[in-house]
Amino acid sequence: MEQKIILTVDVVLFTLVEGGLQVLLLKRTHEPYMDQLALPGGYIHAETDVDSRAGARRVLKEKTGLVSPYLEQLYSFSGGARDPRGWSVSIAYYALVDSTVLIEQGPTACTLLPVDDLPQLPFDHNRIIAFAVERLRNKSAYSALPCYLLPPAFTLTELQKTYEMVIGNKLDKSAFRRKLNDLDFLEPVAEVRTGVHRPAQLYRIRPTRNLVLFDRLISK
Amino acid sequence: MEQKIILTVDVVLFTLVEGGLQVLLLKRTHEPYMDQLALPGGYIHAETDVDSRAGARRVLKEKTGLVSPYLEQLYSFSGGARDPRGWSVSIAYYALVDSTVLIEQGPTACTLLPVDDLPQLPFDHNRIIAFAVERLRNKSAYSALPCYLLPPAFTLTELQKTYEMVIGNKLDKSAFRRKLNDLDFLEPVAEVRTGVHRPAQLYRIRPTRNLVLFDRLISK
DNA sequence: ATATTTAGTTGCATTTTGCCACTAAGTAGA
DNA sequence: TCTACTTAGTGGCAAAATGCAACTAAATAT
Repeated sequence: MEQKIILTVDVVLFTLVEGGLQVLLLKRTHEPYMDQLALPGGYIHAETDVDSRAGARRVLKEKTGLVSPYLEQLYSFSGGARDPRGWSVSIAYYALVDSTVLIEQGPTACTLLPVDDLPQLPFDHNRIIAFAVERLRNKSAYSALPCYLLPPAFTLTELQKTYEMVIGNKLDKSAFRRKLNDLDFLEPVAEVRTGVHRPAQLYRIRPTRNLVLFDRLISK
Repeated sequence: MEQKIILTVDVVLFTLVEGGLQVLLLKRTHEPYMDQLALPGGYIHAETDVDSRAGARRVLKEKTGLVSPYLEQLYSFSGGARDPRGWSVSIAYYALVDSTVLIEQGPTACTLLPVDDLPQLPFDHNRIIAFAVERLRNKSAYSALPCYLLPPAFTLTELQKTYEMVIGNKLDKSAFRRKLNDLDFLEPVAEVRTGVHRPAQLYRIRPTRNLVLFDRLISK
């Protein structure tokens, strides 16, 4: 007893600009909801996608040209009400990307909108985005996740500002640096960022497969 | 362009006995892998299940007779290699239940096996269980999750032992109680547990919708 | 009464954190 | 080149949180 169930993947791609956290939306090229802004998504290709993660990566690449340094399965949204075509499942992923890469290598016709001020979107995409924002905010408070919103090398002040924008409160510079030092997941690179004032040491994430997790939330 | 993709839900039901964390397995009643031990699972019923969570709840109820106080979506496992019938998706859930309820109300023909010593199981069920164990262990270290492995009212010593068995290290009694006191998510009930020695106050989780999360891991 | 066992609390040294002031290294302008 | 300014980065210390151990409390059994 099997049923005709629609299976798609959707990707919530985040980036950070001066105004705050943004999500990438594209004009839909097919029915339903043709021409409306929505999350990049598409059908699973059973012949070519080894699993849903590969499908999400492919969809992101095909629709935006981007390869994200961080792609994680978010949740599977399902039910008979979320898609007019019938009972459906969307395996949703979220991805983080540096805004300069997005602007340089991203699609020409994409829209970046602030996550806290979105229009009404098709399907349950508002719910998916809200879910992804919550996950990103929660996980950022106890992990190295915000690093992936920055270019490969960044200064500690840039990283602190990124944490502050994502988790939504100010952090103390000295406590922040002490924590980074204890956690020891960053290493200096042989460059500094020069500006009009004192140059700042650049750092990168130590090459490691997994996301670094903390043993407590960063709060102040 | 749609494909014939198999969609199922599987449920990893945990309980805690003296020997440690156990997972419930059932003899499969259908092909493939008929008569082999596997996770309780089944097809989504698009006509009756409002979403995959309802499907998981229904499958658990139908196959084991149990209603869990805690049911959470774990992950969606997918690909062409995990099921001999073809490209498939399993939306996996995990659930926690008190062992006395399981023994009294659970199915007559079920098997409880320790999570650290499982035989080879069909599909990718070993992987699903490993994933669920990891989630449970990680999340237990910063949440009230282990409470759901106990009956509705329990003593603080019982709760401490539960945390210790799940996260795998000894905790200090006074630090543990201080933390519970600060977090304030338990309330005493009007009963004590009497044994051969000093009676112990019974507590329950304060009625709240959501799982209580801590701001740091409990470690010692 | 006393020994024993488990429940539950209290005190204190140690560690971690939040806060603030300080030094360092650059630019710009007088 | 001296001074003011800005951002980078560090150091010191009071306050808070934690780990550890000893203590009291309430039951049973002999």
